[in-house]
Amino acid sequence: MNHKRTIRCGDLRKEHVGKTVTVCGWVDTKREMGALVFIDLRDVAGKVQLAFDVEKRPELHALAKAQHHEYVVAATGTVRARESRNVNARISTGEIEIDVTELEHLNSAKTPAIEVRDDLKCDPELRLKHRFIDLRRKPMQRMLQARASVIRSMRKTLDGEQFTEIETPILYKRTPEGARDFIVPSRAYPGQFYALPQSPQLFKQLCMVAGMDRYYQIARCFRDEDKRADRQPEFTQLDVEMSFVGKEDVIAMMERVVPGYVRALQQDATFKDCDWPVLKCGDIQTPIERMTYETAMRDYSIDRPDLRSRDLRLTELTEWSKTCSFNAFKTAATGGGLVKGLRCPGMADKFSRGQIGNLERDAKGMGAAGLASLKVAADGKIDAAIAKFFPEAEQKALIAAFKAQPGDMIFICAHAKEKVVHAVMHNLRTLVGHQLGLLDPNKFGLTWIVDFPLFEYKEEEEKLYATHHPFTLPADVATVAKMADAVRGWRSNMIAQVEKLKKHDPEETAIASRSSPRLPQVLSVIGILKQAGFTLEQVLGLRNNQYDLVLNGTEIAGGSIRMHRTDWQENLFELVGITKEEAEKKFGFLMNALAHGAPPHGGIAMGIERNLMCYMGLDNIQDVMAFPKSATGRDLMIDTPNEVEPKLLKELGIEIKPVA
RNA sequence: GGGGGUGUAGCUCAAUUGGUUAGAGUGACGGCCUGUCACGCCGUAGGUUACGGGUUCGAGUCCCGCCACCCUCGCCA
Repeated sequence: MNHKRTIRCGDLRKEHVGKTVTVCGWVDTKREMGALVFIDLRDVAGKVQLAFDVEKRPELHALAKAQHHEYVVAATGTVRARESRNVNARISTGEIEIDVTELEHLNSAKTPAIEVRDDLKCDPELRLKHRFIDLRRKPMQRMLQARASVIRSMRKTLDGEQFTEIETPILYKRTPEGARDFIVPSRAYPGQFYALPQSPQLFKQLCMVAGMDRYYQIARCFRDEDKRADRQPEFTQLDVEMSFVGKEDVIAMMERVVPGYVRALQQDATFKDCDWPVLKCGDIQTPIERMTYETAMRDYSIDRPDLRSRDLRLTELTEWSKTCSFNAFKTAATGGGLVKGLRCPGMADKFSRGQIGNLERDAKGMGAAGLASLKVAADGKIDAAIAKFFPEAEQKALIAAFKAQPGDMIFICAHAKEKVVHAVMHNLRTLVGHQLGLLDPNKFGLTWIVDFPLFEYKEEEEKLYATHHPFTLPADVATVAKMADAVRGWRSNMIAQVEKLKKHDPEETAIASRSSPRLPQVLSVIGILKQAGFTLEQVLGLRNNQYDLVLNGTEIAGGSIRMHRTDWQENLFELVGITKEEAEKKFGFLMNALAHGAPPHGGIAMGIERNLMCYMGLDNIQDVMAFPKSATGRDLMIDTPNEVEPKLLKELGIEIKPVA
């Protein structure tokens, strides 16, 4: 290359008129007019028009004619103002052009499979296959720059608050809980495997134990689950952990990070031509709103409500249903279930028979027996297929419960399983929100969700699970300790009884069976707690120190204060049924670390891609990553995963068999 | 793993009820053109209708299988 670039194509302006410049880039379009040739030369900053005149410089004119789409050239020439009738108002360099005096052909190019144009519409497969061409497009380049800008701002904020960026291992260890791990065979230890981390959770806690005080990392995470529009096998988190802090400190820290990168995007001149929602939303107001998990579930039936449709709140009818005349509602309510409804203001005529049919079908798909739909007629009476099941007084009560007006539409769902009702109502609320035009992509509804339940109860298994993860600090450590003690007490008592029996009747106890009348009955943790005087409500009423940040119905960050004492940690393991042996095997290194003077600590992790999607108004995660995989987890450009040489497999002691 | 959608020229799409030689736009290539800017005009090339079977006198179209991509449920913090 003989020419040294002096300025980027897209940076040229009127003020450069008269200057001699050298630009480099790709031939975007070429227009031949016989004696005149124009080339739009493109680089990362934009496009500029190169002009060639056969009468002035015939050889250059010929060389220009020989350039084609996506050829790479360097051009030196004088910047000149265009005559007013030739100004192109649609591009930022449209007031000038370069009168080229030297042109260097740097490389040729095959005709690309996809066009390099902003509004490209084509098969997504082609974009992934030819990603390096796709990334030449301005929207893609701006996206990559925005991503960099957001990360730069995150680093800037945290670097200014005495955080240390620390890298944690990619070759990690398989964890049976949670998502499926990607595993990596070890050559040095045939038959043994590393796993890629689902997140650096335990390592960042170890950093705190190590006394690093404040850690962050732009961390790659790996999860081998089926993909979705908002999911990829590898993705990036801003991972943060802090020592000697409580919930408020972590939240306050994030309330500096989030407005920081939103402002960074808004102030960056690179993005002034972009039409991302984030550029129009103004400053993020702090403190960010907070909502308890209970409120979110009560009003929105989801722990990540979309606040843009916050006026569409759900109404619970469970108590009322217990005594109502409609059996479907009554049995659900009295059977420990849930009855909830949604009032859609003024929408009585907005749903076609077919749409209501679709809603019912969706509801049934989620396990509901049906979805009741009621119109409030002009006379204030209920106009619905199920109206006949309700006497007039009950109809009035229903309308009062919803504060319904004539012309409103009401949907009600009842089911013995709360989960089903929540799923149906959340789905419905999203749909109605769309129909009412409330889900404006240019608006941002940001809220913290706090006071999550400590446990989730899976009835089928009679088992408790930690809601967030088992390292989250309970809000009420003392009660958890009492519960754990009860379980431990019961267990040691049982062991003692069995030992006693063994002495008398070794044969019978060898068959440790539930049915033996002489053996103590094996109880679930919940069973034990009930026996010890704790109610299920009490157990499920326990809260933790988790906090999620929710943006427009998407969880964009989540974290918690952790347990820093082994006894607290052991108590929790006890209640979620993780035995000492299991805990030792899976998290032994953490337990050991906690036992060596772990400071109180907590943190948060924020999904970079999900943030970008929300702020840029995109709905596919592939559009905010440089080199994403397909929805089936393949990289279509480099074509992986693929087979490896038999020799390598042999070295690893691996033999490939058909998957069962 | 289940369900749905898509697959025709390099790209975006069309092709009537199963019926002649599978068309158009765009891009590519060649020619003409002194102010274009998605330039315009003229011409040329370009097809294993994803792939494999089947039904039929005849299949882009119907049936079965299979592959890829996208969406979705399950799964997933």
